[in-house]
Amino acid sequence: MLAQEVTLDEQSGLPVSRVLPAYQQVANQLQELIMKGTLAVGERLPAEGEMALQFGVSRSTVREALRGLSSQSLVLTKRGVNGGTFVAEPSAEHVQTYLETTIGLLSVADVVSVDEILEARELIEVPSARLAAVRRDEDQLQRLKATLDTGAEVDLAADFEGHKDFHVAIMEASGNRLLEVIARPMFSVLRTRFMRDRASPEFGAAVDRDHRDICDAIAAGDAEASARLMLNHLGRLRSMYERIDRVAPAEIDGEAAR
Amino acid sequence: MLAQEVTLDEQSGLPVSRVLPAYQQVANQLQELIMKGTLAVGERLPAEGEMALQFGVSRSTVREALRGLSSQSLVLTKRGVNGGTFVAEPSAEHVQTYLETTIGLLSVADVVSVDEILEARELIEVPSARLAAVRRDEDQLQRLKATLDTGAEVDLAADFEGHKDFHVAIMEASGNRLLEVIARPMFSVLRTRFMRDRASPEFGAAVDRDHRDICDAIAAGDAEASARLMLNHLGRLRSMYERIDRVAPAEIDGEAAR
DNA sequence: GCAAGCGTAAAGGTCTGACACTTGAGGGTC
DNA sequence: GACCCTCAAGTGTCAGACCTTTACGCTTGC
Repeated sequence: MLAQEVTLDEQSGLPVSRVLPAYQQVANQLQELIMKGTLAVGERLPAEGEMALQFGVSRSTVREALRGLSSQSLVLTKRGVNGGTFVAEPSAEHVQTYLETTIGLLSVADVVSVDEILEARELIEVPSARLAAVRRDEDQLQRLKATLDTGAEVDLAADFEGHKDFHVAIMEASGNRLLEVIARPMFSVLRTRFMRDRASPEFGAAVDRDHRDICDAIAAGDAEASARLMLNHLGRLRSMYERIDRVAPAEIDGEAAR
Repeated sequence: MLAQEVTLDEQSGLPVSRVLPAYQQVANQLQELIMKGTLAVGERLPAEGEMALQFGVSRSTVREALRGLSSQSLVLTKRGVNGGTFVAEPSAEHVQTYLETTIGLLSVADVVSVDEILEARELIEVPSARLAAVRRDEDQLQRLKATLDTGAEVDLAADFEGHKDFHVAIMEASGNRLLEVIARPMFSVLRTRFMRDRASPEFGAAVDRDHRDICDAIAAGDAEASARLMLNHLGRLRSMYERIDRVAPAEIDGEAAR
């Protein structure tokens, strides 16, 4: 009976198959319940067998629906006694993980160019530095300083990691978690895409100097200087990424970004 | 045999169950193949039964894995002859849809406050307006103007939709698709959260005036004026959202955002 | 009385094998 | 040559069984 329900695709008049699979319908219904708040965060859904009865489908169908929801981090499942399926608590990490893989794919597929990522990063990080200068508390400042302490080591990969930490620390200090959620995956994508890290030693030194300057400005609470220095810093990074991208156009290269 | 593979959780020493379910392992392996590009976009995976053999698990297990991947828009399945599972082409829409639901959840769960969304919006939209003024082509300008043509009508919901279109058109004209992907879901969340739309008629008129002014500045190619006007405009919106939020604290209210 | 150990049952995880439904392709008919 | 029909590959769905995990509670022993 459930299989008869149809949901026509209203956007396109194209003959897209009109019958949604049962597992999809179940997933949709559950998702709606969760989004509407009918099912509260942390609440336990009925057991799989029970839901199968309620929806009038088999347990396998329910399970397929749940797999979809859980891979979107809408629910999580636990085994054992008192196990079951629970409405997951929304968390920034989930979103970040997802964005990381997705922006990565978009970038590899050339749906967005490296240039666009860098530009977006500038847009977000410059004002973040400004905010951080004003809002950072002592704790955050300490954590920011800690990311600079990697003075003499020259391990390329670890170096990149350290740089990422610096930028993440600033986003944290900006006091806007949404910005962090958005910007963080962008670092990761850039890192993955430029893992080779052909940067010269002098370049690394320049980056370190930039970081120190920015940190000082933030410590001093100088919003404008922080923003200005961050802008310069990102400009430097940008030219490096562009050079690398030109030298080693990796997989894709066909049509250059508009 | 597959069930014996273990993946210990390296981040936390906490006793998180160390055996990943088979469907999870299968999903992980497939995901990796896709991300690495071993499986090209559009390529067809083996039939479910075949994969079951290859992985040494049952077909149901493979299906559960596929459901997870498909709900992340990594693959899509078609039925019938020549049906099967295909590596999905990454698309901005998928990301937007996902972000919309997730940011919505984060907002409802108070992981990010409305204030943070508004602030992030400011950060992204103000520079976007600046970019749009410089980069927009004639086509984009026409589409932007078209969103203004809704002069006399006063349908509240449709009104909001029109406002959204205006802002989306600007993001498009900014020439940075990543910004669009990020900002668009934020509108949607705000819209959903303030569906009631208690805005007074005068307020709507002021918004319309703002939009026209911004549009003019973009048409004139005046980057700084565009940015300035957008900043003012968002400030106006912000104060409205804040007023609404204060008057009708809806579901949540407990601990105010830090 | 309390701590350690064991059993148990609820719930998810996995398997098997069967059948239904969808849909393009190829062949047959007019 | 256009239309229809059949077929087969592959996904969708089901039923029912058994395995595995794990917290709770009972028993046992000190």
